[in-house]
Amino acid sequence: MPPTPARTSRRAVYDELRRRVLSLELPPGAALSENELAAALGVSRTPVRESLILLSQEGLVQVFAKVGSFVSRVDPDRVADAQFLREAVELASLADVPSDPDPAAVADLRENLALQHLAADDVEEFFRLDEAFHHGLLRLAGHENVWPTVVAAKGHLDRARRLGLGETSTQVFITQHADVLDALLAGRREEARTLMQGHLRRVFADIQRVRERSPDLFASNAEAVPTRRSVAVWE
Amino acid sequence: MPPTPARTSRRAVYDELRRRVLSLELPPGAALSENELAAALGVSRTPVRESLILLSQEGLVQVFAKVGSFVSRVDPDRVADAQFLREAVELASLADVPSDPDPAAVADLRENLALQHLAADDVEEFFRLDEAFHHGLLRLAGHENVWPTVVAAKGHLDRARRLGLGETSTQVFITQHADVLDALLAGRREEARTLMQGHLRRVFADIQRVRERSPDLFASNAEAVPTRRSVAVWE
DNA sequence: GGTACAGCGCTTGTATGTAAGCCCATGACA
DNA sequence: TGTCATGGGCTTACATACAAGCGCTGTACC
Repeated sequence: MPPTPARTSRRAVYDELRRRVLSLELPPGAALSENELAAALGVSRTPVRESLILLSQEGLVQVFAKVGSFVSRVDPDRVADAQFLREAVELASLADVPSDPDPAAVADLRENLALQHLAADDVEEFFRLDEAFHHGLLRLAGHENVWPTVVAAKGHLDRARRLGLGETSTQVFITQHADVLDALLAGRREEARTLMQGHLRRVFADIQRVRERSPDLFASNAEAVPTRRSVAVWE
Repeated sequence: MPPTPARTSRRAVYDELRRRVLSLELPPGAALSENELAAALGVSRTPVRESLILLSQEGLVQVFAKVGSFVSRVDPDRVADAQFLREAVELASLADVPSDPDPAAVADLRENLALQHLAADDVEEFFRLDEAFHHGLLRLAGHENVWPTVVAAKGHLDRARRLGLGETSTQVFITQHADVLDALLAGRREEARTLMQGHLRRVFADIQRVRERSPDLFASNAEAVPTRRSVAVWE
């Protein structure tokens, strides 16, 4: 008997819109319209509008009164901020992992690693597993509930990562994941910390290269000029 | 010419509600009603409802479909999560402070410290200065934009702090602030880190004592039982 | 051809109406 | 006295109507 898990219409719209933005299915700069989205999703403007407001608070969309709503361009500053935040949190969490971590949580991580090998070529699935792996590491230290905050802050980082998917083979990341886990479970705290920092920064470095190739998707500075009808996506 | 600074009605309602929740003017457990709030604030239900949705995403209020909306009780787990998050971020930021920090930012911090002495007895003002001080420290490392994320996550922590205002003299905190800044500007990084950690944990320790005195304001576990009409506040 | 201006279409913001459901009080009944 | 059914009043979720304003586009004029 959960309190309010009600599968409300707003929740469905929010989840779907967020997924499409993060997957770049709705590309940075794309114009959104409450009316169009409502019609396409078969709901009224209300749940669509409320979802857009939530996404705008996360920084994933920008709403301009009486002008329009747009998917945010990837902001390099926000990417860097998210990188700093996640690195601070994940490294600090490693220090709080007990010497005898929860066996179930460890088993989940090992299984996740195995699945990563299988999904090495499926980018979408690999990203999902990658997220779960990092979340699982926080769980080892009992900090799993901090993950949602990190997730909410790193939307720009995630989009940049997807853009840079071809830069580094997923095999490299999988090996780094395994190395971090091994060092951690062997009690080599300092090594685990160093490995994790290297892993996170490698991801970050890829983004710089991507930016040179696809400058249109990035917002160079605070010039938030809305471009009407740049792209018509969705269905 | 800012893009969308439009002083919209929703923004005003959101700011006001958030302020009242964090200041405990709207105490944990208080019942909120879209209709009542709308009438009291002289607006329609729409901006009120949208504000409540935003606050619920921050965890400051809980909305139960077709039952009611309530100010969240202070959740000790969330307080601990926020403590971990802010400690991770603020300590990591200290490591990124350059050897020659921006003089203007340093001057702001020194002035802030002076004001803290003057406002030692004005709890509300001291809290404001305390927030600005910690925000300013992040600015020294160029991580000032991470502060909003920390702020959004530490609502429960802030309410708990206000409850524990009498536990420790503000003088103690002011001295700790000054010590951290002195060590940092003198280049004693490790000492600054240790002092900051001690400062943040002292604040946290106070909360435990408060909880024993005012258990009603805390949610012991996940029992999210809505209590109708517990308090009628707001003029 | 070039330029200024007016109007129209689209946008979001706000207000209001409708629907569905939970909680509690009231009253019948054993 | 205790217990169970039922209805009314309240809630939020969603749908719709109205208001206000930006920006493009066509047109008149030079």
